[in-house]
Amino acid sequence: MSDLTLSLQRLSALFELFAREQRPLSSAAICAALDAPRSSVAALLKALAQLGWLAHDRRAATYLPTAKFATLGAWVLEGSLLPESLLAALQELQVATGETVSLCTPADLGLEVAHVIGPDVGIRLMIRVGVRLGLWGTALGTAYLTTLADPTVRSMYRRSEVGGEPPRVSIRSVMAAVRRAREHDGMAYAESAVVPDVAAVSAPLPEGVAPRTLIVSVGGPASRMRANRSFVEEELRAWMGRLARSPAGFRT
Amino acid sequence: MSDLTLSLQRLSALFELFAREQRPLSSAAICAALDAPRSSVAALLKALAQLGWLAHDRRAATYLPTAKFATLGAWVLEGSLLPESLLAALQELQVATGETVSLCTPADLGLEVAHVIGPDVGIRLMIRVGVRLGLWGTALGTAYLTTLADPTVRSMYRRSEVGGEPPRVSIRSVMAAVRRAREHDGMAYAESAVVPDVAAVSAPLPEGVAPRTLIVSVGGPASRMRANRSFVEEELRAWMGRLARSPAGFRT
DNA sequence: ATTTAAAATCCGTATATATGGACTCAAGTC
DNA sequence: GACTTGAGTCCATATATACGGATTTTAAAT
Repeated sequence: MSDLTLSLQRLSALFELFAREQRPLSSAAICAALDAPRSSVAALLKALAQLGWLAHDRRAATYLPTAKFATLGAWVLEGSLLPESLLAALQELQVATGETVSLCTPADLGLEVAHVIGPDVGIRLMIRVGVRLGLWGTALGTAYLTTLADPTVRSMYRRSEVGGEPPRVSIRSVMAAVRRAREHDGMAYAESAVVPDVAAVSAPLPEGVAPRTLIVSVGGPASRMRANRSFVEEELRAWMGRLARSPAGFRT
Repeated sequence: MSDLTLSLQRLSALFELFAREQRPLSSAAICAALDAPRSSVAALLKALAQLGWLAHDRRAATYLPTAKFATLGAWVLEGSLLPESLLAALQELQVATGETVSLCTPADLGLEVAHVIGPDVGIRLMIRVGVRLGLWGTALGTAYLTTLADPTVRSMYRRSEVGGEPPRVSIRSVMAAVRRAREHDGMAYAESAVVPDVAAVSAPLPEGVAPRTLIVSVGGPASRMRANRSFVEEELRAWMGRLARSPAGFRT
């Protein structure tokens, strides 16, 4: 939890600063925000400008991330990793359930939101692409864990205890939830695990649908989800059945 | 042209590798592609994973840029820097001219494409957001240079000669084109300067429309543009007039 | 459970980077 | 025209990183 190279930390802080400000920033403003010496920041900015990650406006003496930098990562969001057919299918699932449907992918000791589709109007769960969610006690997490071997799960739990945020639930209850989910096609249900008053049903996608492990999740207000739980679960189960049977597109 | 920090070069190479491959890559594959030692790459990957820029799939032992990384730069493309009103206006211009309309912003000794709108069908100029275009001899470049003082232009020309790609046109002809453009509201015309058989009319946007200098450009096949040149120029002139008069949105 | 590749980690050393301070340069003020 | 302010550069040196090789861990195959 510590040997982040110094320069990388600063680099990350720099781009997060820009993401917050969303406007051109002067060298001085950046120094102040990062609490770093002038000369070091100047060298970093110069190097980034040469790389083409930052544009330098000499007149205004400001810097701004370039479109080149933006496009460097943009493909991750474009669904080049998520086949069209899958996105269309997700849309169906959203309409069928009326709740927010999201797709997550493993990211270290957590899951990262890769795609979200929700109703345009009314009360719904909002969630941003890129957000990290916990593995332990969440519907998403449990669904993901069903795809792993028990010893692997235990070892990940141990790494969580040491590495980052300590799990809020015991390994016993995690394993119990995983076993329960395994008996229901990997489907897991949880309330208020990620956000208070939100409940979700999640399940891992059949392998081969996409080049990485994906967890689909249907989430909404806890009261509504509780009332509709069996309906949502049936819709999700049926949807996954269709997905597994379809000749479905995969990519590389 | 040289003191790019070593690690930054490697970082850039890494993300460009991912942008090319657009799929999860193993540590070994990355080592091979970057031609770098295992332990160094391992350290870099580990640090990036801790930062949350790369997701590490322990089972497959692969890495993939995260949505977090993607969103870090995505706002640049979202038009948070380009007011809605301007995007709508660009759309109008596209429809009026029937050609591809693009917006560029200065980036070091060049111009970077920030936004593109073009016809959906038929023969048209294609251009990708993020691409860098030259300043010297292009319609875009000439239009931008009209916004600068002559000595500034000369000094930039000298820096170009030394720094990067040597200009393909003389400073004399550049200055002549700039002077000509200044007499036409900054509008410049050029053929085959960026891409063979492509012609474009460009002009700088009135200040205050956006938080940075922007150059608008109407481009298409040289033959068609040549035939329609005065029509396109009139449309562009009228459009800019409307833009300058409109209460138009600016942001910070 | 045992085996076996591959990946990740560890370590001492060579090398590159970060830092603070002094200097140059340009733009704007009085 | 002298003065002020902020940005960018240059330099010597303390510090952090990159490297290659050996070791340990991991996960999958037997």
